Amino acid sequence: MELALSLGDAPKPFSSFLEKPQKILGRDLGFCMASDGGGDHQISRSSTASRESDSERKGSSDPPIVQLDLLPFSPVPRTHQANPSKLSFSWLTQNLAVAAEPGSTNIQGRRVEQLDGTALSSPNSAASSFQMDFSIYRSGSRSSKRDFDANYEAETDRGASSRASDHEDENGMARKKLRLTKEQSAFLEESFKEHNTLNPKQKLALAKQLNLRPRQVEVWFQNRRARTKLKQTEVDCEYLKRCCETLTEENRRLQKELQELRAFKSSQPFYMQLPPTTLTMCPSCERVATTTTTNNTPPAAAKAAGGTADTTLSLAKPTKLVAAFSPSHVQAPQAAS
DNA sequence: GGTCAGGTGGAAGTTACATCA
DNA sequence: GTTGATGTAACTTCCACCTGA
Repeated sequence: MELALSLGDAPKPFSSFLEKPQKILGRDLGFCMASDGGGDHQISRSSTASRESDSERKGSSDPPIVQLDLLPFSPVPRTHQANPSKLSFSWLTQNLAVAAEPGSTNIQGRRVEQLDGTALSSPNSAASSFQMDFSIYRSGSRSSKRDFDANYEAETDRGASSRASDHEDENGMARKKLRLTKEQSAFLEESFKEHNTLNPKQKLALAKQLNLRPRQVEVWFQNRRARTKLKQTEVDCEYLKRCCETLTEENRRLQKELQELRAFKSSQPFYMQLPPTTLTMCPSCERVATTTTTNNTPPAAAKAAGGTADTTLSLAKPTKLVAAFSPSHVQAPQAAS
């Protein structure tokens, strides 16, 4: 898979970025992930019924702060090439009739070709059709759920296409890792694009269509979500790093500016006997305001000394610190004299 | 209504395997 | 042929939530 990262053109303020937990699982994500408000737990901690509503909620989201585009390297199935924007999901649209059409290019059609050995897309294609018997291998607290999958195995007629791993040991306990075909992966990707979580019905339909076990589909979605989150974390990390660098540079510049001001003050002892001045940032207009205890007039004094406070300050910070000495924040020179 | 046990799905972390340089 | 890195399928554990008794 090839990754292409793209950052949003107009990112939200840094503060809002930090305030909101990153929601990485959006309805329109999958290939294009966006982070905005909401939290993972709000998504994950819900029942099956509410999960469906979650996926609907995800539809309405704010513009992304940081956007990660995951471009699938896998070739798109032929139907997708013909009409890339239109994919037919039987579990979404109930258009299984199209899927079963002879010569059709849906996943199952491709699978049949693969089983015939005429259109293997990769050396792993055969391995991907392995159907392992996990009835012994699997054990644990999820027995009922796994029984469900096992029952599904029994119900679906895959005897012909299922075969045990060539590398299984005598006990059949080896964990044979199969690789999904490009078509299967692409189809799962498209499904993930639609819904990054699956309800049982969707899982079953998808498994049936891809000729996989529901457990495999479930695992694939789990891993896909994990990969999505990991990539998004990397993007977030990069973004925060750049923010940190920017703030560090800003801090360095302000420190330098402060030193210059102090030097200027000490070089003008007569005119610059200023009372303690506090620079405060107005949170609404982002302008710096001064609070002085007396009515001294530093700008006028500075001008009289041959320079202007405005020009001096604007060398370093033209917008904010100049405002601190702008006429709206200090008294007129005449008033002082 | 409150409690508890069982079931379920997801996240996080890990393991194991396949592939490739 | 061997080896280390990498990607990823599959697993384990834990947690939160839901449901029925």
